Amino acid sequence: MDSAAVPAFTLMVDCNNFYVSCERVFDATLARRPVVVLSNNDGCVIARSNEAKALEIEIGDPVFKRKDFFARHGVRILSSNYALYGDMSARVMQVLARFSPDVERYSIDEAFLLFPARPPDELRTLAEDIRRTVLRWTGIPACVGVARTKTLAKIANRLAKKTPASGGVWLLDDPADIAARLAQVAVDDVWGIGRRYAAFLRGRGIATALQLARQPRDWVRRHLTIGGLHTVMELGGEPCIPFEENPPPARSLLCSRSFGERVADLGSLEEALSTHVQRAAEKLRQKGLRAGAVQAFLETSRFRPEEYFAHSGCQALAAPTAYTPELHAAALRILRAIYRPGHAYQRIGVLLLDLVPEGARQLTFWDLDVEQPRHKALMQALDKVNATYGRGTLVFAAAGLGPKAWHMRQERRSNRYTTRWAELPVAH
DNA sequence: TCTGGGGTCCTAGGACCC
DNA sequence: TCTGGGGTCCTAGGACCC
Repeated sequence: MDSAAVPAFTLMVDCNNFYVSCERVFDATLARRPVVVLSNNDGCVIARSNEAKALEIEIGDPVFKRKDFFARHGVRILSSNYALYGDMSARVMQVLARFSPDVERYSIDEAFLLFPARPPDELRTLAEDIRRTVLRWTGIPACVGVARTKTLAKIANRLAKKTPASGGVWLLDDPADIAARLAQVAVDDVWGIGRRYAAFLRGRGIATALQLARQPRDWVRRHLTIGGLHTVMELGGEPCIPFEENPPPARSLLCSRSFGERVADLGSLEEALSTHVQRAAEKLRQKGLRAGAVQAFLETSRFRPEEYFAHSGCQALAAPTAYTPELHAAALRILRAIYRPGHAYQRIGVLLLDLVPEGARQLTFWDLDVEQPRHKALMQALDKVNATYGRGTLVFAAAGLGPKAWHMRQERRSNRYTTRWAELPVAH
């Protein structure tokens, strides 16, 4: 990107308390009270309403430690409902696409929009318009940060969120003003600076975004690698993190879950892994990809470091495939090789690697492993049934039938309001 | 008793080759 | 007395993001 020749502004749109906001759109009783959304397995808090934040409930707080506290303060507790959040996300993105042809969907609740340079007043008006329209059309509140680089736009967004008087919009443009603001932003809150780097920087007396922006570049490059250098340059107003309108195809795909209860026996592990492989294969086909390699892994709880045990194995496939039985066979072979009895496992999963687009398949020398039309037809039929009647209508018997101890807990999930058709219970 | 899941990128170091 | 140097590929691990 040649930023000198084409001055441009990045608008960073970030939905407020996204998961909670989605739930509130469909349940008015959640308004104006503390609400938290839990992780898979109902394990810990992953989203909070402002009222919950005011109670100093933190992301990652384990539910079992705060149960009494939640009850005392009338906190509404919800299991996560990704079908709903994914659908609401798509609606928000559709609204954004009306404002600019250049939209980068950065995460489920965030997007960058690119605009040619224009006067500050106009930018502010535009940002306010976007915010208002998203709220009106989807019911989701959002904040908009505007600046010349993604990293500064992220900071502007944060300022908008933290400053009620901002009206949800913040523009960072004037250099002196930027410096003054960066001096008030903790280095931990800079996009690209995580826990480890923040601790490292603080140990060297670098505590604010402004101090970081003023470090010598070779020093930053040496200690924070190339990514850290880009962050520092962007804090200085030089765009160097590219705008990615069309994200490159996925390189890997992972499906894993923690168990509802600890699992020790190979049979249950096989069932769980089998379930994950089926989901992974389905996602793979949805994206029009094939996997060239399979990795399986299992681990005990990280919260018991003394007993922690983790193991994984990888296997290359003869040819890239999206055929569930083949992926399944590979994953189970790996599991049997890495399984060790005598551990209380907490989590298992499968990672599909070396993904290639469906069309880009190479013939193998023997021409034996080339996908057979029958396989493809079978997978299409399988996906169609599951899409129509709900995931899990057709499953491979290896995944086990009926409720299992290892299934994750999800006791407080809201209805899948927007995608309910696919989730209706099926009479078997 | 009870603590998420799904990604990307970068680097160092070893293997291997010429 | 004396043991090159450089390139590439792969992997594991560590950092980051949401």
